[in-house]
Amino acid sequence: MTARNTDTKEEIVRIGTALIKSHGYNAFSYADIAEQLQVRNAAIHYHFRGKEDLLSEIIDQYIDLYHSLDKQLKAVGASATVTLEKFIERYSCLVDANSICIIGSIASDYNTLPVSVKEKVNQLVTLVLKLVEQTLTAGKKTGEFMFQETPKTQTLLLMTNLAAGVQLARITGKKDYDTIKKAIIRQLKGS
Amino acid sequence: MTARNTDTKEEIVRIGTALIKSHGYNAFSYADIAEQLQVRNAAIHYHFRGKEDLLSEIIDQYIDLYHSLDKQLKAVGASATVTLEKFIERYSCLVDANSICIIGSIASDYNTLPVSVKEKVNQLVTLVLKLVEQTLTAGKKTGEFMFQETPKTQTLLLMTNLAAGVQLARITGKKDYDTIKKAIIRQLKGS
DNA sequence: GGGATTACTTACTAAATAGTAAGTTTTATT
DNA sequence: AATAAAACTTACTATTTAGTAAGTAATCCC
Repeated sequence: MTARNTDTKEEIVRIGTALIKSHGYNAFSYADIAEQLQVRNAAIHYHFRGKEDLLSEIIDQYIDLYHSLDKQLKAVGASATVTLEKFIERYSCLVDANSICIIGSIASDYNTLPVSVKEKVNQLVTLVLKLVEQTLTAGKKTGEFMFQETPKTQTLLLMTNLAAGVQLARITGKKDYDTIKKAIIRQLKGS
Repeated sequence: MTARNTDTKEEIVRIGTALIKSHGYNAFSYADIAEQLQVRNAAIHYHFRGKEDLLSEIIDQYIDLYHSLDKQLKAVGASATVTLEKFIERYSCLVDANSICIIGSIASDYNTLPVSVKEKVNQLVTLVLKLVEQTLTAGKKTGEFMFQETPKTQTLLLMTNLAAGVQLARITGKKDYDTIKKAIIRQLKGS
């Protein structure tokens, strides 16, 4: 053998994540990852016993990502506006990549997952909702945002607009997503 | 053989539809339908050459369903409020059945579908958006609804709230869906 | 009532998928 | 330098999946 790759595990997670967001969890196999990574099927099994273990790790990394994103934005004292912009930007990127958000993708396959993974998905969703709610609450306090609903309700409305907006964009095109995005911002910034 | 079933084809469509909404398109096989229907695998192939043909028929039936639903509601002169209520009710039922809307489910697997099916999905989505927009426009005219956005934008916001609301309910529970549903109605009915 | 058609079944195949066991090479440890 | 551990590969198995070909029973048509 020529050279051994120390970050094969990370690559597997990266490719697996991309496949879930572009094709769906139940639409890819270890063979797809193996082909892209130029390794044998068994190499994936070495790092992750089964597909569900890989999914579990992927969700864990998303939880970590949102934790550090939050930490970082708080560290630099980012405003609610900037924080929300960064958040929305993530969804806009998904549209450009012809992908959907991982939570929306997993929601479709949710009933095929073991309880342990379902619980982790719940943790991730709860975390994201909490962070967005904090941002909306903070933004209302500073006068950056205005809305009538409770922060929790406004968070649910915002999140569902974005998540399904990305899904819709796949089918009807980017324009619909952009319309949704602008409306969200317009409404929060006050009419 | 004992007796032949004249509506096997309809049953296949019914079970296939249910499977897509509960487990996702790429998570079920002909064997799952065959087992539920108590027929052999080849019987499904007799009615639908392949899985994509079945999906195509399922989407066709949804298009027909929305056309006749629209026709029927217009025939009885249903108000915009009643029309929208009927529409929202469909989503509430999905939540109770631990299912998601077929469009949301297919959106996850969208990139694995042949172009012919993608086009049909587009037709279905376009139809639903059109019908909801008509309802919102009519409701605004009669004073039943009030909203600042254009009917098209308001339709996109409403639809994404519902579609992703159903998906979210699967993960975090029905309460979040109910919150979204109430907020949608409250906002349309004017604050 | 004979032939065609419909709606299947039985029986098979080819490929994909998930997974394991055992061996090999590289790197790290002492 | 020897040993252990890490990161694989080769080679295999069992199951699922998609699909086909040929046959059969019931019903339709004239």
